[in-house]
Amino acid sequence: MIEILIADDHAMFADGLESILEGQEEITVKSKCHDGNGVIDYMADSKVDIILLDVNLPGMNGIEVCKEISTKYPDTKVIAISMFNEESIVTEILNNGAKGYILKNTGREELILAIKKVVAGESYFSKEVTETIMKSLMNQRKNSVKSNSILPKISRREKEVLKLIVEEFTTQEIADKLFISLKTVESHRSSLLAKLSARNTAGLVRIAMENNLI
Amino acid sequence: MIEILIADDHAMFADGLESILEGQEEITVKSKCHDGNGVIDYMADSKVDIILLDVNLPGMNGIEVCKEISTKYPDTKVIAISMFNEESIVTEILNNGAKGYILKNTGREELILAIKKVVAGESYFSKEVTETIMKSLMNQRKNSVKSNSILPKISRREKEVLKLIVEEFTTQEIADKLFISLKTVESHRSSLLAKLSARNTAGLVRIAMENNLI
DNA sequence: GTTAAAACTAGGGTTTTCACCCATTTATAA
DNA sequence: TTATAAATGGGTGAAAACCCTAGTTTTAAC
Repeated sequence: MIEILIADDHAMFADGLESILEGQEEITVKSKCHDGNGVIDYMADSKVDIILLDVNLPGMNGIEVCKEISTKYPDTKVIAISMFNEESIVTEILNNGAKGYILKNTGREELILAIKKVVAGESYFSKEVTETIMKSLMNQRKNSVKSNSILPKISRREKEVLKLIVEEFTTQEIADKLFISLKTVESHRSSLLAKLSARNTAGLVRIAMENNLI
Repeated sequence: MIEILIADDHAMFADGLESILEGQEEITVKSKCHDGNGVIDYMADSKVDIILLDVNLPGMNGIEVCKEISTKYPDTKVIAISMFNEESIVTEILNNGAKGYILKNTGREELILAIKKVVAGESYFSKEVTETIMKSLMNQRKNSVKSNSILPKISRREKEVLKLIVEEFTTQEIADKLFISLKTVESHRSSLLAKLSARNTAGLVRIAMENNLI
């Protein structure tokens, strides 16, 4: 039996969800909350398998609720529900532990499918949401490929040094690891600074990670 | 008119693609290649709008070809074609500039849709490929959420300082920007080192970027 | 097969960061 | 109310990073 908590401040919508789910014999709606704190309070006493969580909740918003639930109760999975298919919101709540994201115009069958998938340990997104994520993913790649192309070649030794710098080793430690002089490592650092047009270690690490040349 | 180059070492498959596409009056198959170098040579003389590129090509493999084409001829879009729906391959070729990825069991209509989408500047992926990407995306998030949870709270001022450190400003410059003393900034740096358990600036930047707290 | 460019090596001198030590004032939470 | 954390600032000294120069070796190009 899949136990569910519904969190939505629009009573009518929450009731609608409940009546849809009551038709399913393997699903029970344990309770309904109308704000973020209600969810936190409910979880302090009882547990459920799935929380259907409206992103725009009064008081404590959905993203904060999701973060707290995901860290405190990792066995409870959150499916975010929203009117909006905005990339920033989707990304934000997924980064905070939501296992699914469906839009409010989602049909009965899709909702039940989403719940079953998430219970099975998978994730589920509405078709439109998937498109949004993929679009933003491709934009990221476009940018990273662009910046990649202007990067000059980093030599084998320089790459070794860079890797160790990112791993927080000091110049002396790197010298010992590579069996070369402190001064040689400093030399490689200088070349790296010039090639990557960085001003200091911070820049080296940032550029190394942005272009993952580690 | 959309001009296409087909690159696949299985002649029969390449011919099949060609005959499918010949039925479309807005599409012309300009040529077919059977290895990676053939693609590079062809592009040196003529240009096309789309390359349907098999990932597993003899000689120069599809990923290298894709990288070279995407950087040299950004107007030519690459759609990767493969038998396999493996996350590592998909990620690799997308990172090297492919605009689409379809499986070899893709039907006629879907192939044509993919071509039209990519020509229009969008990207296209088979349903199965999309699922694979989303799955790996969620695994990444799962890991990053895990590591996030052990991070202590960074205060507002510390976050400001951290952001400027990542942007390659020196302590003195940060002090000037925030209208506070050099010593205060050093104080914040120390707190950051302790809280994020980093040894030096490199660690601060790495952790800041890994957990994107910028 | 010479030549030029890049890579790898390293020393001297300067600037920045870091590690301790400390203190005051102001929010925030228990 | 009483700690606890945040934000501010100071001094000293060591360690690390950075800048400039320069020799040898390897690689690439002509």
